[in-house]
Amino acid sequence: MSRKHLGIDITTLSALAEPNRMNIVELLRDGPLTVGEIAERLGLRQPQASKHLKVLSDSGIVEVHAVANRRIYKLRPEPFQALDSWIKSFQKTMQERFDNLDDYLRELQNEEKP
Amino acid sequence: MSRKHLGIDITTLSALAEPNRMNIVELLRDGPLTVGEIAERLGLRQPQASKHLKVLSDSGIVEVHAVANRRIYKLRPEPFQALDSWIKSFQKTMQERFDNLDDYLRELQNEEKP
DNA sequence: AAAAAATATTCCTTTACAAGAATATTCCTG
DNA sequence: CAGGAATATTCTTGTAAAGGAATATTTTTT
Repeated sequence: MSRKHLGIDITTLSALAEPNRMNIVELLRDGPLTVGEIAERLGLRQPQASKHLKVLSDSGIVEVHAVANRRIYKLRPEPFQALDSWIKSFQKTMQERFDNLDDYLRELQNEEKP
Repeated sequence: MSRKHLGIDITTLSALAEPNRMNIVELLRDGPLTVGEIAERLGLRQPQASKHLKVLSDSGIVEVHAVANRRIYKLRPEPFQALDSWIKSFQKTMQERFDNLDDYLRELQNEEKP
């Protein structure tokens, strides 16, 4: 009865549920980048880039490495693994209970005639 | 160079990135339910439940079946499949490029001495 | 046909969040 | 050590979204 995955961390989802941040994440797929590069490639102003990166960092999606003047941001695999296993367990359950609509309809019928 | 998954639909994520809606989704894991049951089990007022269900419905996470007086909501597998394949392709890329931090540092070094 | 049940919708208020602009901070270089 | 580069932070403002309360809509029941 291992009730694992009692829900995924919602901050991961809300961090990804913003276009610019999703673009940043997609961009970092190809490797680490500095704030300046991220801002430039995505047509963002530097402050907005920093802010979005902070959100991503706070949610653990991204991590920073300070190198002199610059901050290099790169993806962290953990949140994606967590998301993956959540979805997996999800799909598993959905498959088992494939389409209980009919079952549920019968349940409703029975309620009405006690 | 199949650039599939140029990004997942962000509305899926933002729909899930709200506690009550996530609770609804987790609840529907165990099978279809009416609005009233959903509201009751989650301690929501009926209008709020309906509103959240509308958001979930608009984003394709959920579908409705009208049965007489009631509306039965159930999960749709598609968004989860999409999410799954997005993450999969993501993890694949991340594995390949495992940890190019060092590579990138060298790139930065070379830029500075042209 | 009237009343009741189940659900959706509207209006209002509050809150969260993203963009913009300006400024602060840190580190390198001359 | 002064100036500039890279990044973070603060403040303000506009806007979207969530909750509450009331109401509309549809279908059932009697």
